[in-house]
Amino acid sequence: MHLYRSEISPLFAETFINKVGLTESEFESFLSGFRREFVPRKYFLLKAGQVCNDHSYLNVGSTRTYTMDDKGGEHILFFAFEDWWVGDLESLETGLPSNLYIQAIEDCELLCISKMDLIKQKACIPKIQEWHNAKISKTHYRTLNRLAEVKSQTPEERYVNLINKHPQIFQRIPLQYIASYLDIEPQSLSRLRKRLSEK
Amino acid sequence: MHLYRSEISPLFAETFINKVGLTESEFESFLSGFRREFVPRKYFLLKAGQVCNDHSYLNVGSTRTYTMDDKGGEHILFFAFEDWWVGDLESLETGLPSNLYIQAIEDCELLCISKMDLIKQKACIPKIQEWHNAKISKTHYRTLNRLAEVKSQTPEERYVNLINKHPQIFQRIPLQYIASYLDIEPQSLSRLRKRLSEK
DNA sequence: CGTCTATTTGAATGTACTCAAAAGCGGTGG
DNA sequence: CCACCGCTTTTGAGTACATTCAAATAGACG
Repeated sequence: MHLYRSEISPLFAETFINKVGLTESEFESFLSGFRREFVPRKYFLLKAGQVCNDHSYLNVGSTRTYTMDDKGGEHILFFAFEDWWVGDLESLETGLPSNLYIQAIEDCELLCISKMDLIKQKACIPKIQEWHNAKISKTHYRTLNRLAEVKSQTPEERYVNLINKHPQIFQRIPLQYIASYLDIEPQSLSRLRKRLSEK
Repeated sequence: MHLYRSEISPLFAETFINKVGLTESEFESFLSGFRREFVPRKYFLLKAGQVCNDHSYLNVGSTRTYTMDDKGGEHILFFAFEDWWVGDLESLETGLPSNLYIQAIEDCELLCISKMDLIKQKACIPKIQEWHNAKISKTHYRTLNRLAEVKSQTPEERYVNLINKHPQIFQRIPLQYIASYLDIEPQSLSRLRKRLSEK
């Protein structure tokens, strides 16, 4: 059950030692709270109705987090890639069932820490507590920014922004998912791309 | 400059003493960090480009927080009423200029604490630190929920939800602002209301 | 090569938008 | 108290844009 350094992304150690400022022994203790999990493409890390029990570091792979409307339509809120954290923070904190689906787009390798272990680590290592709070803040700012974008930009503007900010996404994420993220139908995205490429 | 108990909303004291669990002396200390401010209707608490220096408790009144697009269109992200906190947490934390406008809809009376004083209070009183972290979390959950709503619901569904959840809003907020909050034009909201009332 | 899925294209539809004007409402001053 | 002014809300007409339904093409994988 113990994780070796070779099994984790170099960025993981780098972040917690250099940025968060953990000592070697604190880092070892923190790491001991994690277990490794593999989730194949198309499988779910979380489904609406379930309680989220883990906070997970995405070591390898990509995921999409989405909600489902009454008619079964899926609406992608965000993607995640290597070195992102995935999970439903609200469900994790409150213990209430999630409204979110989190699905692996590519095969995923995760480092998971349970709610209980995370609480323990936060209690023992104040820097982890600070790190977690800072993470929630930043996540919040990103979400607020996304809300502002969805409200104030046209589909074309959202598309151009995405391609400018994250061109790599198009190498890994099917267009239908990108369409959902941009809040348009796949057909509309296809036409939009055609229009732009003709210029 | 000192605030008297009679000058603050009973809920303010109630929250910090009963819910946050401050002692009387901690509460007195916390309160001493605040100053009172009045912002008349239509005036701004914050404009895009400015750095947010205060976290403010809305004692009396209502505000709207919005972004502006390239063409000058306003997009309301949320309203605030009595006993809500207003400000741009991101700008407050990072010290970077805000992208948000916060405007008084009704005459407002605020209890403001500066960034510096808030930091001091958080450092002196751990419960304030906890309270502030919990506040950011909850704000985040609300924002995420709103993002999901904007993406997955029709204008009609959003309107019906709003009227069910916050019917009082319609007593205090002009319809044009509610339209912006729902992400539709005022004319469309008017037609939507007519359609629904004919059933 | 064949099957399954993703993407593109086409045609018709619908819904919210824009522009424009009228009606309603509130406040002010004569 | 009423007349006027400014602002909000409603109504009307026409338009634009993304959507829907349907089908064709392209790509991926066994």
